[in-house]
Amino acid sequence: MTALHTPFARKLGAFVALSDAELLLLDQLHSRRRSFAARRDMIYEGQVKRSAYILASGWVCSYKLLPGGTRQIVDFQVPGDFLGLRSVLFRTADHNIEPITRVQASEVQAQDLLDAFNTAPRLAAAVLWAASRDEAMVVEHLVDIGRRDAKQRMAHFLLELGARLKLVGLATNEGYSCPLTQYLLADALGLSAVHINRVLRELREDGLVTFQRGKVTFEDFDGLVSYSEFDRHYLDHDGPLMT
Amino acid sequence: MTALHTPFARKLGAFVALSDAELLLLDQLHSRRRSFAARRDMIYEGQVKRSAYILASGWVCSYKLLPGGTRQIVDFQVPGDFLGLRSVLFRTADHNIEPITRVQASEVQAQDLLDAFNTAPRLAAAVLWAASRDEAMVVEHLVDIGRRDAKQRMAHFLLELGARLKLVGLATNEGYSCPLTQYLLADALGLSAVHINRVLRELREDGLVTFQRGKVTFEDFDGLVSYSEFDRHYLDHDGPLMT
DNA sequence: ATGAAGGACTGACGCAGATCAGCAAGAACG
DNA sequence: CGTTCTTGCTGATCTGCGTCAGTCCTTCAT
Repeated sequence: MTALHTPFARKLGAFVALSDAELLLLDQLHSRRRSFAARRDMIYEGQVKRSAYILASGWVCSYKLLPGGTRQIVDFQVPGDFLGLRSVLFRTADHNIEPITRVQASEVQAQDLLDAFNTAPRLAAAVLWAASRDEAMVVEHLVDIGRRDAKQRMAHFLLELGARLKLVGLATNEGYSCPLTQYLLADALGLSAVHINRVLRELREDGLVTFQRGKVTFEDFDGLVSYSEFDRHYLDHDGPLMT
Repeated sequence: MTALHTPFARKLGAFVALSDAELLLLDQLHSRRRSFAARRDMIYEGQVKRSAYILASGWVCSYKLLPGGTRQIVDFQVPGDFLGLRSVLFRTADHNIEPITRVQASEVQAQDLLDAFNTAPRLAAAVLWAASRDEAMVVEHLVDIGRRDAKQRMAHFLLELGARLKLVGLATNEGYSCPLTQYLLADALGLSAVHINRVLRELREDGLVTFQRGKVTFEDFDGLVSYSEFDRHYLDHDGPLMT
């Protein structure tokens, strides 16, 4: 029995039951450790260098800028997440990636990844699974912004984040700690920071969730799930598909 | 010199320069031809059968339904597009796919695809490229809905569709024919059908585009591009990366 | 200790877009 | 041949959320 060292291994383990040899390979991917300061882009639109990262600690966001100066955050990444998979496989980084906190990440070069896939094909399946989950999340954000009002959207978002963090052991049904500011939430949810504030207050007054001083606390988890119509299906991988 | 028989081959050809042998393989993927009536789901959420399709003719849309009965259309697919790639690789169809017109499509089974990839690895790269472009489009839709107002959003959408259709020879800078109703546009752009109508009228009155009786006509292409801040970069594959 | 800067928070006001409630014209169907 | 459905189109009214213009509190730097 091998311990699951990294959040990444822990996450993939939810999809494939990993052997000791596979876990060892995963560890080896973590050799090129890098550290990044908050607010300094790790990857920017149009970048040539094709590198990807596995997040070990800290939070980052990927976003696109518009000519008007506004931006849309596409997603946040939390420990265990893979960044820039597309930009390794393909030529162009079409969005920016910025650390929100100080970040520890392992740089992964295309060749390392391909080598690992060759020795352990099941890892390839697991990584593709992770990529596919990421895409499903983007789709769900589209639905969020297109068809849910601000309050439901906020509720849905906080639950999704909770589910993702729980997978890597950083959340429980009680809550989690969360470094996102109201401005970041605004850019992600397609709202203004002012409105984010009001919506958070309403959710708090309804006794559903509290998000204060960097802590998200679920006051009434089930109530929140039903209020936001959260259906974890699009995230869920109810147990390993491959054992 | 081989003619590019299908829209699919034509599209992939924009990314890799295909050899005769590869073209032949592509043709073989088109053996299981199927036909679908409009408005009858081809793939539905939770479906077990894992099949994908290559669209030969007609239009389809992929969407998610919400408990309230509203829906969000995630994207439209046009001839040459691949449907349900994710649902072949993974276990679960997490969205519905519905034909908008009568549709001709080739069913592709996971095994066919893998076999083709084995004999012609460059095809794998091309298909992954197509998948990656689809994801980039979803991201751009997110930006659209999150940060552009209705009029810009509509303009941007019509231009994107034009660019995609041009790639398979179904559009020019003059315009294209388009079977989408105002209700479909509403579900895709996160607006009400009433507002779609008004926005289309405004764009017409501004002398930018006309969308009437199934025809999109660009009255002032460049004006529209600059008005919508359309930057084709996220779609663009400025010539084959692999020759 | 004293600014300076970032983040949370609030009230007043305005507007983009939703909703409601229709009409008209063509297509589809008995 | 009328009937029903679908799609396009319109005006009137309502509302969710943005914008503006702040205050207060907490770091952090000097």
